[in-house]
Amino acid sequence: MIVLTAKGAATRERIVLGAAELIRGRGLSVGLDDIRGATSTSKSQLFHYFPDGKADLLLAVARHEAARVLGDQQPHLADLTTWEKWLAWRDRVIEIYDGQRAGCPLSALVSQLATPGAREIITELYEQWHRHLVTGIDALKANGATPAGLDENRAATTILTAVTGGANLLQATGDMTYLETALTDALESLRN
Amino acid sequence: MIVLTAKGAATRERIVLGAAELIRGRGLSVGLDDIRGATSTSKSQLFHYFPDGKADLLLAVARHEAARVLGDQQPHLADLTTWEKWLAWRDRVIEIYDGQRAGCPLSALVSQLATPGAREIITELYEQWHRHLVTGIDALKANGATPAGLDENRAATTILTAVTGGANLLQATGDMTYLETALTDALESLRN
DNA sequence: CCCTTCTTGGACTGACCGGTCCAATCCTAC
DNA sequence: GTAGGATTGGACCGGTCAGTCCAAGAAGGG
Repeated sequence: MIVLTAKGAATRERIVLGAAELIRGRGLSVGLDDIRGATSTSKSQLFHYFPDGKADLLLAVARHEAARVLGDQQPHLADLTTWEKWLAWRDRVIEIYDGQRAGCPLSALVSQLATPGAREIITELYEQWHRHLVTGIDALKANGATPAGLDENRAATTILTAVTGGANLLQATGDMTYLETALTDALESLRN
Repeated sequence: MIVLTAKGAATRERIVLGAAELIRGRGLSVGLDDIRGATSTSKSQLFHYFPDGKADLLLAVARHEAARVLGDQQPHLADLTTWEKWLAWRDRVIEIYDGQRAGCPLSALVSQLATPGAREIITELYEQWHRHLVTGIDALKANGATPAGLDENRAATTILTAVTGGANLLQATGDMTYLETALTDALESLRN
């Protein structure tokens, strides 16, 4: 990595943020010139801060967007200690995906980036997400109101799958029902 | 649509099959020249049988692949009349996705085709799939062994979401656990 | 004040790729 | 067998786009 001054770091960040927003809106089909235009930079800057070119830049965008996915769910995701808070989180998740019907920006990035680096970012995202859910289920368990013999790992996996599957189906069909129903049903297993 | 002789229809099908296989293996990044090479055709043939060019061809491939998705699940999907058959279907689904870790070819197509036509194919696929599941749940209901008050539409939605979410996570992370766990858990709601 | 390093501008290149075109060939109906 | 349409081959075009290059600003330490 090249040594960055404060100014350079700011430019780099401006590029990532601008590119992320552009990709969020138009998916693939964004070229370096689009990014250049949207961020008021020049070609040489793009390659100065991302020496490996577009793949490098997209990877940085993916990292940024992965952090956003979890960040958007806060503070709920970090505090799933009561059933009511689980419901609030569910509502927040539904709200997020309802708002960004265009689709999770990561899906476009992932399909475009077949590199191992991209997969690593995604895997890490899902593992963190899963860990948050497990932590929340454990908290619920400690509070006592969960069914006997509940496996927090299995339950977290099912819940996470419901979210991603629902988001997937929402993006493909434009229908929110899948996400709402599947997520609500998945949470039901925590209750009883 | 242009009038087709038997020969022409065969060529057209050869193109679709070849393109589908190519895309299944290499995702996006397949060009017309790749398809031309893989199917022993010429540029003019591609545009003869698909006058609107690549988009047209990809749409045909998407239709073909959508049919494949359901076809691969037969005969199980059309005969979900007992709990054992549901389990057999589940195993078949897991087997299918385990075998094609590269990912559902439709995901690549969908992200590349933002056209309304593509969305229609996908929506139709999921609606058919959902209908099959509802029919199966109704059969189970008729056989008596389902929990009281089971809503077959909700249950089918949850099951379908588990499958697509699991497939999604499998493709992104390479981990089968999500699909296995989420689908098994979703089916559990039919039982009791 | 100068020298070095970071930073920026933007013209240019070369490859790739979708799409066009025309001519050659095959097939079939009459 | 011949005319007309279907089918095929492949050269060619033009746009797009990632990536290169060089030279000209800031910035700041000595």
